[in-house]
This record gives sequence, C-alpha cells and structure tokens, in this order.
Amino acid sequence: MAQFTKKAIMDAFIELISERAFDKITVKDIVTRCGINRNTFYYYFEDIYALVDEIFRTETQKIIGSETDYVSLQEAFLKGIEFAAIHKQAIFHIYKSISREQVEDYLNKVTYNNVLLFIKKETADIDAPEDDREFLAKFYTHALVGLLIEWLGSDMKGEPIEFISRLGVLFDGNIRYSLSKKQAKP
Amino acid sequence: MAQFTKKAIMDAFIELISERAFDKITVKDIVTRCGINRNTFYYYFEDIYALVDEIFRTETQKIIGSETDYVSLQEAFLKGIEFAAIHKQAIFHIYKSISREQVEDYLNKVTYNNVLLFIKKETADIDAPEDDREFLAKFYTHALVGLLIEWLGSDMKGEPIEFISRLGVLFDGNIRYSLSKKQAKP
DNA sequence: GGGGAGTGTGCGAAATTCGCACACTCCCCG
DNA sequence: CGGGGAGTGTGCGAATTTCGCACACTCCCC
Repeated sequence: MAQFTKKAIMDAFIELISERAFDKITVKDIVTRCGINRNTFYYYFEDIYALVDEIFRTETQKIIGSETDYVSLQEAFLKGIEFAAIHKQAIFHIYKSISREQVEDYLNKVTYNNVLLFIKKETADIDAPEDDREFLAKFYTHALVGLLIEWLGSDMKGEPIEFISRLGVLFDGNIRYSLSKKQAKP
Repeated sequence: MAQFTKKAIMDAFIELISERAFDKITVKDIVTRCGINRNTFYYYFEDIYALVDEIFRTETQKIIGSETDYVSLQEAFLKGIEFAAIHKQAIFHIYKSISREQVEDYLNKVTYNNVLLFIKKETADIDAPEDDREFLAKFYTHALVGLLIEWLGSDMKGEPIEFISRLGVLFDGNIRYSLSKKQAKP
C-alpha cells in the first residue's frame, strides 16, 4: 500500500518528458523505463492523460501544501522561477505539446496561493474584508502568471533573477497601500 | 516484481544511518520512515544485518560493475574519496557502530577492482603474467585502503584533494616500472 | 488493404503487502 | 526480584498489487 510503483511511474514520465515531446512518449516507454508490466500502469492510471493530470496535481500540492514561509513575495517567486528554470525542458515540452491550459492553470493555482498567503501576512493589521484581499491576490496573480507565460513562450530567455528584481518595485509598499486606500473610502 | 519497496527500505536505512548510530535504529524506525508494514521488511530481509549486508553488496556492485573508464588512478580515487566525503556521516556511523570489518572489506573490494583495471590498461603492452598484475594490484590496494582507514579513524580530517595529490608521485611511472623490472629478471 | 505499433480491457494466477497474534529477549525501574 | 515496556522474529490468512496472456480497436504507413 505504499505505492512506490505509482511514484516510479510518475518519475519515469517526468524523466521522459524532459527528454522528448509528449507525442513521442508511449505507455510502453514509461513501463519499460521503470521495469514494470504495462497493465500495472493501467492499474494506477486510466490513461497517459490521467498520469499527467496526477503529476500536476501532486506537484501543485507540494508547493501549495508546503505553507512555505517566505520573507518576501519576490523571494517566493524566485524560488518558483528557479524551479521552472531547472525543469525547463520538462515544462517546455508539456507546455508546447500537451496542455498549455494545464500549465497555466498550474501556475495560476500555485501563484495565487502564494500571493494570497503573502498578502494576508503583510496586511494582518489592516481591517479589510477577505474579499478585498482575494481580489488583490487575483490581480497580482494574473499579472505575474501573464509574465511567466510570456517567459515560457519566449523559450525562457533571460535570467530568473533579473525577472524578479524588476518585480520588486511593483510590490514594495503597493499592497498595503492598495488595501488601506480602499478601506479609507467610506 | 520491480521491488521498489526493497529499494525504499534500503534508502530509508541509508538515511537513518546518516542521522544516528546503528544501535539507535530499529526495524520499526525503518518501516515507519517508508510507510510500510513491519512484516514487509522481514519479507525482504532476514534481519537488519542482512539489510546492511545487501546495501554493502549493491553499493559495491554499483562501483565495481560500472566499469568506469577513468583516465588516471588518482582521478578514480578522488571520485571514491569524494563519495566518502559526501556520505561521511553514514560511513562513519557504520564504521564505528556496526562493522569495521565490513567497511574495510567494502573498501578493499572496490579499491582492488579499480586498481587492477587501471594496471591492466596501463600495462597492456607489457608481456607479464596475470599473477604479477594481481600481486601489484594487491600491493597498491593495501597501501591505499590502509590510508583510507586511517583517514576514517581520524574523523576524516583534511581535504580529499590533498590526500589524492600526495598519491600522485607514488603512481606515476612506478607501476610500469615494477612490472617490467620483474619481467627483465629471467 | 495489410501489417506494425500503440491503446485499453478482461481475466486468473502469482507475488507482494498487510494485520494480527504469539513467543522470546533485553533492560529498566520499583 | 518481578513486572512491564520495547524490540525482535515467525506464522498464518486475507487483501492488495503485479503480472502474463489474449483480444478488440485505432492509426498510420507502405
């Protein structure tokens, strides 16, 4: 019940997708790589898409569920972009050949969660409704993910660190200001 | 039949032994760490000593079986000692609390194999009996392993690279000389 | 239009993993 | 000294997982 096999299948796919495009990967390739029976694959996954789905879900969970306590949002994003840079090939292959939608959805979820967490921490002392924080988080999420997607589209040119430093000026002070300004209205 | 579980058990032990001494590690610790039933452990291993044994055997095989094609013997040993430095804690705990014999045996086998391989390559053109090459390999193996054991005993003080560079002068030219000298006798 | 490669499914058999129970040792503590 | 707790190793049978084999189906290429 420890399902090491399931993990092995997922790892094998992650390996393969960083080597070649999705349409060049068969179920047989996957099971051969981890030395198991083809039927065992189908025991765990309905098909190869279900596998990709599960990988996205668990990878997202790894980040969302980790409750990482970053000092700044920039730092958090740097980590994220570094991760993206390391898995450049894999992300690129998935993005190009499987599901742009899924990649965007993944980035949105992960980003939104981190942004919201950060905003809540930064503005804990300001008495504003939750809705406002969530709206603010959505705003920044779309901005960031949009930039990330562009970065993906341009074959990830440029260093992550530069990308991040440019974001700096947009964040510092802005979030607190946005929230308290709305609050001052009535 | 892919036995991912067995590997997980071995990995868990390697993790644990790098954290604390052998006599502080129970079977329960191991199975808890990889989330399996205690009986599953006994399905694969007779006891914890059999596990250690197997780990030594497979780790040895990884190196011996890899037929690594090093340019020089020094380079090969540097790799080995770097490996030892990385797994410092684990090797140290095993060496101190389980089986000095097993560690020495492990080092001897791995070292002998690498040395013999190197000697054969270096002296392929010299017409000497295999016995002579094997004797020469044993000689150098004991010398090197002795130094390694001393290094282990002294808590692995000093940088691996220094250790290796000192060996350099002992090797260059010496091996060919030793073998051809014997050959010139009759 | 036939063959090769890949997919997805349906078995039953084999292998693996699990939970539970038991006997045994060791060691600590009152 | 005696009991209790923690760890070990074993013996099941049940549950789960993995495998091998067979089959129907699609797609594509020659």
